[in-house]
Amino acid sequence: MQTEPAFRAYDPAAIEPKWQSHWDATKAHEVRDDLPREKCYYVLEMFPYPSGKLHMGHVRNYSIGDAVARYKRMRGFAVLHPMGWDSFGLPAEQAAIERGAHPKKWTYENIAYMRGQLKRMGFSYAWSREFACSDPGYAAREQDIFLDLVEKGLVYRKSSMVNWSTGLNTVLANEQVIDGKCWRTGAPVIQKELPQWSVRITHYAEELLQSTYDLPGWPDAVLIQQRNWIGKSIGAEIDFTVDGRADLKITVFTTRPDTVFGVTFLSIAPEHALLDKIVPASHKAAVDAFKAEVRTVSTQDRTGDTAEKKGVFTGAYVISPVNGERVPLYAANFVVADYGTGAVMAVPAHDTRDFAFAQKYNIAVKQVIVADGKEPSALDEAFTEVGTVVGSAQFNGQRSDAAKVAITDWLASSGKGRKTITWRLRDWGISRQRYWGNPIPFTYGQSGGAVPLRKQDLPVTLPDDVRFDGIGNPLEKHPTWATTANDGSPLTIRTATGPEAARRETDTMDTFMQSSWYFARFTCADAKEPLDKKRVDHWLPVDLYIGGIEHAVLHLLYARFFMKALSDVGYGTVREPFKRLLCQGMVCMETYQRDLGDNKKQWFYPDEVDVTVDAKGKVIGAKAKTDGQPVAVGRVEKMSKSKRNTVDPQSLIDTYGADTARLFILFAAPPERDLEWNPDGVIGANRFLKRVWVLVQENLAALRATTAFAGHAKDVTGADQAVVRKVHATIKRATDAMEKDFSFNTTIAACMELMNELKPDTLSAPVFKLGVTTLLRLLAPMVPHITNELWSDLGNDGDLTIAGWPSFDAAQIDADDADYPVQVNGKMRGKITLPRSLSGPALDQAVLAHPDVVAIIAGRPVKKLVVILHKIVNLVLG
RNA sequence: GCCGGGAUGGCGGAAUUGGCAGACGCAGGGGACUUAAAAUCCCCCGGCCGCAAGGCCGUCCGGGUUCGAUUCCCGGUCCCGGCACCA
Repeated sequence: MQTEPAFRAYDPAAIEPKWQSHWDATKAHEVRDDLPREKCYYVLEMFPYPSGKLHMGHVRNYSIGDAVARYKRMRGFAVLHPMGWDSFGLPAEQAAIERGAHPKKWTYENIAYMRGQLKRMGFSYAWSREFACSDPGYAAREQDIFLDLVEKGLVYRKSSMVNWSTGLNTVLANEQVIDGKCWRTGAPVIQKELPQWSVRITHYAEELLQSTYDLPGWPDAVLIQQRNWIGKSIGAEIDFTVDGRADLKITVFTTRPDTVFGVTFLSIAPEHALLDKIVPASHKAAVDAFKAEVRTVSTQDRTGDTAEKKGVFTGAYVISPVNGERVPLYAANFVVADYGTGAVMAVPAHDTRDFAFAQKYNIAVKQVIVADGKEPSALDEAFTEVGTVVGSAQFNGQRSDAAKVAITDWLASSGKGRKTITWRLRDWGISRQRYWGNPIPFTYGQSGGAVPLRKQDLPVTLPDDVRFDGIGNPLEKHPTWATTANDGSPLTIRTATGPEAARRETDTMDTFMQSSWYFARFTCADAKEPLDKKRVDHWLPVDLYIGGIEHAVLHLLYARFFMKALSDVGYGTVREPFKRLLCQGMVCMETYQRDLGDNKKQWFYPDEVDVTVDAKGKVIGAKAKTDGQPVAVGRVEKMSKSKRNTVDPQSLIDTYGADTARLFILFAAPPERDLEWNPDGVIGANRFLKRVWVLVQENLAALRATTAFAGHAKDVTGADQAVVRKVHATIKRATDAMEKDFSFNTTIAACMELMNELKPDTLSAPVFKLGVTTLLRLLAPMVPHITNELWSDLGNDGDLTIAGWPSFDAAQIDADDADYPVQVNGKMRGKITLPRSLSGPALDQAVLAHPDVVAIIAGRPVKKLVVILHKIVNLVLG
């Protein structure tokens, strides 16, 4: 007779949507703003760009965040866990150009679809706080904040060089310039000077730098990257007068004022403003030719790896302020106009690059620092270390690091130089010549000056009736938008002589602006004003922020800057946005490829190849199914469509359910590490969930009929006692992982171990129930659907959030006896068991008296006995 | 070039503070159930030697500290990420 299971099968497609509807209907994950802060927790994942559908990187990011959010709720915290959309940006305009879809329509359709996917994953967001950056409400309030920044002097307009596509008539980002050509049209990209709106992030350079030493919850890698990016450099400016032109001086910036007596030439940026005034007629042609040559090369090629260090003698000489020596002035391609002063004093003896340049152009090398106790001698390479100063007048004999200060002070006292700090960090240019962004709330009168809008004239909203042909900025080409006020009348500004016709700024803001304060808006998404100071101060800083490390110096630096600026314009007192930062690794997968020559590769989807393995299961080759010919098993690389190594989360959910997807992704690797996708591993995760399901369903009646064991491990014996101890040990491991390093992989491993010991045949019903209920509670943050379903099947009323995270008793973890591995001279030789309570000399005696130990010693003299309590015994024998 | 991170079985990974290396999972091998397959369950699973008991080797490589090193120190190799003529 056919044996039908007496219970229903595990069917994620049925139970998962059921719980998701329940959470929606009961608004289970909304949170109050008025509870004591110490009972509150704000966990946030980087919000997505609504590109169309979730990718596996999102699933990983949000699975990690959701596990933390649900864990904290189980611990009784009021958890703020919001979600929104980083919805301005270029892909929407690309879609408009390529498919004729309006950016707004395309964006909001994508949002609707992806919101559905997030809900189908069971992520516990406070959906009432959701917004998209392109929502009029958010964009308008950002304009409001922008005007506050203008008021505070943190916004200005200046001309700067940009990559300009001659094909698209628009500015391109550096990464959109390929081989000096436009990525889309292939048209030449030129360097063009354009007025750009900039935000004064450099105003906060020092605070941004110093605070990195006060962010213990951030990974060092990110902090170090930010410090390097900010690039504080302490040195001196030194003035060199132009020979024969007492009215002109060239100021250099150097971090090595101690080597100033060794200067044998100066290098200056080809774009330097003074150059034209200095170059004599005899050298004008050569210098102009060099300038033209430099200009044709894109910045990246000029400063790239392979770029040759080149220069040209300008025909001019400068006079050293320290010894009156006359040294030549070179224009050099490696000197950057907008760093330092755009001119460098060259000391070939003590700078590697200057040394190479001097060799190439046959310029003198003058050594002014020697290794301690050595004499100057001909140099094969630059000596860049600290040493003793020579050839430097009254500074001879000093240590070179001390001479830095002494020489700077001496120069300062005579007005020829000064101590200076330079920064690598530049102000943030936010102008983008694009439609799908937040308009910059400025206008231009007929006289040309830029005038900020008044707050009552906000918001500036994007017109819907725009055409996308891929050329230029649709806002600029719109017939009326730029000249029409919000009430439909012609746009004017007030001047001393009365109203004057005006035209709107048609540039929109960099989308990093929106992501710089969205986390603050989540605390008060319903506020009329841009930010509700009280709630901002209540919730911020975010307790845990989770996202990819690729944002280490862009988004994460901008957001830190914005928080300080927001505070300075009155939106709260918090100056750092994120208390703890978790950077998750990439999601990767094996690739299959065939080299077609010419640097071209053909990539294969995993289901297009057959993989062969050897007797141990090691992959030894692969063949294409279509032609049976070999394909190379490529490296494990970040999932990308071009390499055909992606897995669509939706198909995963459809096949195995959200819980399996979440469990696998949390189990396969710790959060910070790259995760290698493994389809077999997914099956394994699913198998584990099924086993949990069957374990409960098979024993449902017995489980419902009893209450979980609540006594002490010492009250029971045998398998019961072992399981009670295991329960406490597992809770401890899981709790430590959640609190310390979010190592969900080991938490899941511990849960698997616990389940492997839950044998209903050998356990009393109460202990079995303790094991099962503990297992469900520990797994609940990671796989909320199946655990809540089973919890409910066990006859519980409330869900697992209410049931709470279990607590452990450390005293019940360890057995009465302790195992001591026995080593001889550091090599394993046996194992003995002794009472855990033994310690000190009594323990030593018990060890030596143990028959196994006596046998191991075999009469040899014990030179030393090492006994580490509850850990190990090591006998040092002669 | 500079800065940062990493290297552990066939694979992903574990190992608390210097104390039994390889937890847990995947793959692989063997078995049970089945007419058969799938699913499920049980056993084995770092390498070498050995019938076995057991022994030797083993955490990228070479040294060192220590009773004891995957862990700490010194030197090197390779891989990944970031920055880069930044004066």
